[in-house]
Amino acid sequence: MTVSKTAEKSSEKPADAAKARKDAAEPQNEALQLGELSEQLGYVLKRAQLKVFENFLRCMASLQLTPAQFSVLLLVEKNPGRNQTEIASTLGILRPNFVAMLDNLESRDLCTRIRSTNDRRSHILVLTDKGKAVLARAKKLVATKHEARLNDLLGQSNREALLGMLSKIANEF
Amino acid sequence: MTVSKTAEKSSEKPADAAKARKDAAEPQNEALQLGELSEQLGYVLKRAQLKVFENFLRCMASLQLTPAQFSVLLLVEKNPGRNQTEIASTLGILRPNFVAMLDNLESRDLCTRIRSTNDRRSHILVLTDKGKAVLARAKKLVATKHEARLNDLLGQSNREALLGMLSKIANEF
DNA sequence: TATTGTTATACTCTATAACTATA
DNA sequence: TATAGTTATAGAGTATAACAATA
Repeated sequence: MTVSKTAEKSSEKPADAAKARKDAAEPQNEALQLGELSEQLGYVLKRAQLKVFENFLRCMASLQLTPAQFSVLLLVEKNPGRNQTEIASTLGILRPNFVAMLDNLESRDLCTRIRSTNDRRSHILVLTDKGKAVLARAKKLVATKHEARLNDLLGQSNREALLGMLSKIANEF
Repeated sequence: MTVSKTAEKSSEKPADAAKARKDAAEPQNEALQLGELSEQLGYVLKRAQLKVFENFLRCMASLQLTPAQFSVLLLVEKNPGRNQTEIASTLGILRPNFVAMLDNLESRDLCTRIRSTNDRRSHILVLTDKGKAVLARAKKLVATKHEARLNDLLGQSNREALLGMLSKIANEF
């Protein structure tokens, strides 16, 4: 994404003579027509998702948590004692890709792998005390900065309707 | 994403004695609790977006067009005579990454780069006749297979409401 | 000097095969 | 043999710096 750069140079001085001449010669200039693109659900969905993740990262900057890491912590807290395969597959993360993610969370002392006594192949996941504390702070940041902003933008009932429709797409499409 | 694999083995035979014993010893099994995750807009948004793109690709399999390629063709058709920088930045594609994309579309004879006579640095983009024909077929497939499915799932008015809210997020968040 | 298209490059995500240790 | 965690690896997608041609 071209996040910045589109800084809207509204300084309306004609820049230089060459540009002015060109503008006169070619009246078709400035903003492009999105046309049917703005009606394509996939397109709008992707742009909205990028914006939401961007804002999430900004809100979480002090805790250095990505959306994916936050989702892992949430799921482990809610389901303590599950193994890597269960947590990963629930989140749509492939097991091989989950290894480095857990290495990261474990190195920051947010989460621990414990060898299961029942089945010594599997690693049970639990949050550390620090992990629980960080997650609690993360939840507060998300609620007060991130989700609150969405409520301001859409309104409470619209936000819930949006969530319902997206869930329906995620689960039934 | 673990697209397949979660094939829901509902064959309720106890498999083997070892597993039965384990199940008895550990009653906490089966599906995980998503908990607050299902209320996180970012999480649901991402899952929905992946589903929609997946379906788009299936619907477009016969034309071999990705969502990104489709968006380029749509935008070039609607804005003929614009250069690479303008098309790319409107779509949030960085100029360097747009080069290979255009190489692909041009090699399939869907789109052409034309050196501008005004400014010989820039390449004007236009659809070829084949490009226009393919795009027309693509639009039909999207309308009849892809967007129609969404209408079935959500209903016409909900689908429009969804689009409106996502646009608002994409543009104002 | 600034801009367009381009190359090279790197970093993240995602995906598959294969290894090890356990079962 | 099958499964859990892991390694290695490859492919997309995305990001930045720098170059040649042109303005």
